[in-house]
Amino acid sequence: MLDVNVIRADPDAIRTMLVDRNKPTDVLDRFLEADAEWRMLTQSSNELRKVRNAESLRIPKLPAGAEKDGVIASMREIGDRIKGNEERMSVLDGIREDCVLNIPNIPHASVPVGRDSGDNVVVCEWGERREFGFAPKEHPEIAEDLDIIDFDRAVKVAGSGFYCLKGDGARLERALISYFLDSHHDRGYTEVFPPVIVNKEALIGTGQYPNLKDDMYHLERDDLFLNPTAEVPVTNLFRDEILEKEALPIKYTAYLPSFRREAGRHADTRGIIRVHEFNKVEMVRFVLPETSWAALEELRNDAESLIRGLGLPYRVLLLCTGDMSFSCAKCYDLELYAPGKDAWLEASSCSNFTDFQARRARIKYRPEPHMRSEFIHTLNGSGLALPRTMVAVLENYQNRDGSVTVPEVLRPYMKGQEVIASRR
RNA sequence: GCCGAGGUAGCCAAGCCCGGUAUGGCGGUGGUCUCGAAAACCACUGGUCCCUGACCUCGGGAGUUCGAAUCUCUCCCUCGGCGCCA
Repeated sequence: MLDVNVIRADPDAIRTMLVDRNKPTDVLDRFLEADAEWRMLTQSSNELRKVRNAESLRIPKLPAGAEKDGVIASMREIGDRIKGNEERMSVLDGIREDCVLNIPNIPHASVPVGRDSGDNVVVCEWGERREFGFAPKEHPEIAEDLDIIDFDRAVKVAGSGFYCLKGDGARLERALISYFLDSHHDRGYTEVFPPVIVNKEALIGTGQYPNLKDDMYHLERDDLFLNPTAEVPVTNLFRDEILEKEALPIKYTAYLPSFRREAGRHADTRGIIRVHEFNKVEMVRFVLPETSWAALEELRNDAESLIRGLGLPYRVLLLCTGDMSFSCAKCYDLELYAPGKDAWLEASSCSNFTDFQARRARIKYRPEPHMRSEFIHTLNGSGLALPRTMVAVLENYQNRDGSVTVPEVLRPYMKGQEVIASRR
């Protein structure tokens, strides 16, 4: 959520931003119109209230009689006018609220202007693509041959778009999660394990609601949602709090399943690249405003170090204005190379949300004791998303005989196992 | 799910029965005093705005009233007890 004062001060800048983001601008016009009328009515109501407050103090002092009755009658009329104002204002307020919740964050100056993912900028590429000496298989075949992912039976349990890890597949998943969490721990992150289910307030806080509401699982009876990313429960741990300045920065990491309906998506459904439920380890930072840009680079480095540790080739994209998600001011995507599919797979997004989420979730700090509180800045990054990391590991580490070598860094988590081989 | 107690400013409380427009303490900041500090004392310490001032704010919403933290209804949340339960 943007500061309404920023919108009022320079509506043209907001309009340009919406155009850069490839978004309609009518939301801005509706806001400005409703806001102008709202402000007019606010002033009018304030003046009426001023009269009422003054007269209400006089009333008990007046002797019973015609004058008192007259004042009471005119106060009754003023009360009606205030009520009339307020009815209109609550309509306008609803419009204002709706608009402001639907205006995305302002991109940082360093973000390239572009229309869609085709305009993202490759910042760097790391690692050597391996020479196989045979035709590398795609992950569904590898997994099928090793019997480490069961797609068909998972469909019985939950339907298409779900999968069941099995045997060394399940153990590899657990090893990856542990490796990620331990790495973050060593870099000063505190591990948390928040609720998987979140309420609407939390989703508004981080910006998934309302604009992504159709892509989330909704538990209607309790009006709760399955979290689409751990960013939601972790960031909202501090909703409605004023944090001690000394406590910042706060660095949290969490392993948590994430859920996405992926409504209307049908392409590319094979395998585990796009599924309804997936595991992810997330990093979330709560920082002082002046440190957030440096923190974004650190966060990205934290995520990259995991990939390097696994020895997977990857590249870093700087997302353009048209491809960035709603809440972020700047975002890097980390993409792993999958040789079987010969494709880049997004395994991490690292974003600085500046004060956008903090304003929605009301997370503040006090710059000086008893000075007025200010919004902090929030950031988050995946470190990393499990299924796509799994795909990259399987495809990059596959061997001619169909087995998969376990990356060295994961072996301590798999009781020293070096190879995943078929047990059939 | 049932019963009970609660939700007041950064924190803790009072005010509620009996309606008159936010009371105290803690913490904090500044000042007086001091070589300096402590103590003591004084002032300030929720938000918004078109800032000499005004308005708003007592969990949210609605109602009654000239006027609601206070009365009524409703919803939410927290804590405790009981029930159920992996």
